[in-house]
Amino acid sequence: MSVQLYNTMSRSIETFVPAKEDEVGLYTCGPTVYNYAHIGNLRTFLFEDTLKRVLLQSGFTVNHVMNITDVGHLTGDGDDGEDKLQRMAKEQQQSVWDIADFYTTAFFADFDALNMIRPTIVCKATDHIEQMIDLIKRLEERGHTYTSGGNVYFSIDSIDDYGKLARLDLEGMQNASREDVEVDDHKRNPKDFVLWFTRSKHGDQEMMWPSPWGRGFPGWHIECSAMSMHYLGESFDIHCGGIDAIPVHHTNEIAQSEAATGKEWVKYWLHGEFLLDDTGKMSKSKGEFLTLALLKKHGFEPLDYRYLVLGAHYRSQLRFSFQSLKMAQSARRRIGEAVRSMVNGGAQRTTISSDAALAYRDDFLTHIQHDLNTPQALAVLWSVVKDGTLGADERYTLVLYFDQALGLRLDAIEADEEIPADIMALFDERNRAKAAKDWEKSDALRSELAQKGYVVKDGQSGSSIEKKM
RNA sequence: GGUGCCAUACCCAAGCGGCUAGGGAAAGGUCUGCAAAACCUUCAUACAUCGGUUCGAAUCCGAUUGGCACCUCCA
Repeated sequence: MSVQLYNTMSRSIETFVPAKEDEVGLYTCGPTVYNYAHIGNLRTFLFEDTLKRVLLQSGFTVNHVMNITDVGHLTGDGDDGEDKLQRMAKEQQQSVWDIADFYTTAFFADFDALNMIRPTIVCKATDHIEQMIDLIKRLEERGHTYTSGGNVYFSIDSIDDYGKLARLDLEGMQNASREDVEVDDHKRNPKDFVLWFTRSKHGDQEMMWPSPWGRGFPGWHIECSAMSMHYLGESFDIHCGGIDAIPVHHTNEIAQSEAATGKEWVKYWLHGEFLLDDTGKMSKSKGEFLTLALLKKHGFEPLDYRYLVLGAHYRSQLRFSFQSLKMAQSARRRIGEAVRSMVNGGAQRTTISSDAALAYRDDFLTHIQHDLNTPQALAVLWSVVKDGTLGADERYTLVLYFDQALGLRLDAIEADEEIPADIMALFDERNRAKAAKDWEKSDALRSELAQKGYVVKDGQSGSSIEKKM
């Protein structure tokens, strides 16, 4: 079986074939660490994690590189805007380096809580200024740059396929269509972009480095090109990001990368759709935004959010609401309960051999490998969980196998612990009251046990007690 | 102005030319002193509207309506 992926470049689903036989070079656009990640950001990382898990499950080795953008770039003010990190640093009265460190740590806390597999290499922009400068030099040597008003620009007219990823209609586009964008008069073509800044209208930045063009800082797009090529080579397999990156960020990355090397840079481009809130797109700039911490405050676990995200295809917009998160939570709990009862029953990992089990496995793989159809994959998981005709060991084994791709930590579910003696004493007392038909006392003891976190279940063959999940 | 995406039951959401999505909620039932849990049953001859193509369309084409995103902050 093979992995099929939707490639934004071709706008179609293609069979994935890596350049090297078994090893995949994967670059995912990382966070800009000037604030907490909101759950919309996290959705994209979850999609990328699912991609990686499916590649691993399909037998590939994945060399995964993710950047940390710790140079702040622009606030939305054109190419001459204030640095986001800088602004936050000012607000918090800390250095930009402290801000970057703090939010990097916070980011990985969320990353781990959502059970995402850490990248092979995490690289900070500020550690790779040299590689960026080298790349700009190469572009300069090949005649793709010009200097104007103190900044080094990439000239999009120096290449003939600018905008191929986004299929931009350069003639029909409005420049500076948003009101908050200022036109930069130093540009020869309005779509040109800055490779290196030496001048900002906000004055000197805390983060500045010497360069052949003067002391300054890199443009927004150069870091991903420089670092991905540094770690994965001048051509590699997959580059991912949010859908918003297509028209500008990835378009410019492709322009400068391919202009520098003369080669095709990336073979497969994958983009995750946005998570929306009631008002439309989530934004950090609006001030208040949804974070994982906020979901926890509402009584949800990070994996509830993971389940919610898996319930929709990564290329569909998903409108977030606490109601749908609640639905995800209920569903995930029931899966957890089912797995726990398998474990309590002594289910063991085994080798899948029955026809029915093999059919389920194939079904799952077919869906998950077909452009990461996680909703359909979940449906297969449910079928297995509910299929009483399958042996317990095979059922359990399948569930764990599916979870390699889904990442719901079903493998961490353990058998119930032994009930402590004092709880057992109360339980026995309650059983005696029940036997004596002293309903009042019996019910009181049941609620007392419930308060202590234990559920009493009255069955046909007597009562049982277990710890509440 | 340009580019792209989407409209499926009470809610979330797959499917992308013929054959069952799935989950949540709800209702009824089994069990029970009562609960809880679990299990069983019910829950669209549906797929925004109108045309067209086809033996056959939610799935393809066209038009219409409504919604969303992007066009130098953004995942």
